[in-house]
Amino acid sequence: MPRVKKSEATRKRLLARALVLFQKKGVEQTTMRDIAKAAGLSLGAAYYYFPSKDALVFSFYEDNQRDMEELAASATGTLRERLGVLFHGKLESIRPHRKMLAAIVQRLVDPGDPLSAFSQQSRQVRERAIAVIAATLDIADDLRPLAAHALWLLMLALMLVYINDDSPGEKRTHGLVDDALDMAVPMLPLLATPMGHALVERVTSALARADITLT
Amino acid sequence: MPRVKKSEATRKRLLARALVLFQKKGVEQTTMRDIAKAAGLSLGAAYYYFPSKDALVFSFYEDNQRDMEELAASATGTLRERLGVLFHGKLESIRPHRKMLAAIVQRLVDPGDPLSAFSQQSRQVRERAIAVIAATLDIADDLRPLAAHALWLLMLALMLVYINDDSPGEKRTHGLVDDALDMAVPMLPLLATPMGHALVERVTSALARADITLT
DNA sequence: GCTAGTTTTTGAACGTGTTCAATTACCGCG
DNA sequence: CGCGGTAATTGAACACGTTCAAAAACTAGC
Repeated sequence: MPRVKKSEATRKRLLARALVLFQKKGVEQTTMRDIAKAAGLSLGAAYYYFPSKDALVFSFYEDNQRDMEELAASATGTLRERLGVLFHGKLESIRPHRKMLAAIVQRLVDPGDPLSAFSQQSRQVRERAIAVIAATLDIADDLRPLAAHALWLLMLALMLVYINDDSPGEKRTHGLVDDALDMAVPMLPLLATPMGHALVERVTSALARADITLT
Repeated sequence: MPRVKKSEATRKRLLARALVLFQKKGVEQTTMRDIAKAAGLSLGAAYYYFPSKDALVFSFYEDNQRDMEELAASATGTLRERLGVLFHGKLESIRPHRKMLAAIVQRLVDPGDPLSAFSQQSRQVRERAIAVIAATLDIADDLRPLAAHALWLLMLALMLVYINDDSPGEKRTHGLVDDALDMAVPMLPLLATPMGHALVERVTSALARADITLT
């Protein structure tokens, strides 16, 4: 087996074992030593493949984001229906790994140092998540960035609620998804009114003055 | 010196030394060993007074929250002016300790385990911060919880922006404070219209169905 | 002043994330 | 097939947050 393939297989095995342990014991209670052992590697080898424990957690989320992109691409129906598919699907996809969400959300909102590779990676995944939402929105181009960012923040908030949702089938959070989308989606056409445009322009320029650009 | 006074003085000295070091080196680069040494104590003694490094960080924020309560009590003028005093004052008060903000914000949004003392402490501080904003708002009782929570989320977002603001006098973030309040405050009276009341009722009941109560 | 009880202090030790020099294994080329 | 170069692997060691048993210090009551 050529090296590239073997190393890729090893990396995948490591991640897979980590996910099983994170699911079983939680991220904090799972040690890198546990993970290396479960993958049949030494501790140092685990660090050869992933620079940190946090990188393992985040790698899962990057993969999950890819799944969301496919899900969004295949969703059909009204905007409300497509957003519903996306939001509910996101929660379902993450369900077995809810214990990792706290760590993930914290990473996503971490202001970090803008120059660090660490932060740039987070930003990249964040931007891709926002791009998926933006691609789902069929509204005017100038309105889309702000609306997509707002919906992404809603998604984050919902994930935070999901973490501690112990209702059967997490129906509380899923119900909140529906309620929130039922409120948010009818507001989107209001953004296309002159007043809506003015509001968006005002928010966007305030952010721009603070050097914050929504792409 | 009676014990209570001496131990209180020791605790204060420890916190003061920690804050100096956090300011100089950042929270992560500052070790508990550094802090203990700077306070003239052993490492174990430092842990006698504060249960964790994080607790030191958070203790500062609790004290800062108390200062905000006094500031809010003394603010006068229009609602916009009072909120401005509160928001700008918050940023100014935290300015020398911006390096600590990332850790603080993460703690404030951490979903944690609802049963843990750790989470309950965070929630308490969060609720006090929200209560200060609520006390500043002169609007109908049924509208106040939601508006206060929204403004508190705005404050959090502004703190995240503040962390990486390298403009002179952090004028970018302060400018954003003014822009944001200039947009938000005129919306508050709109909440008192029948349509506003209906919206607030709808949001509040959606949250209630998800077991989230805004107090 | 002595004693018992409590608080404060200490420093060795532990567990965990991480690092890194050395070794082993692998691959491609001549 | 042998060799050089590179990738993968190892395990000891380090730093840091945290813990805890033992010792020291202090206070109040007799």
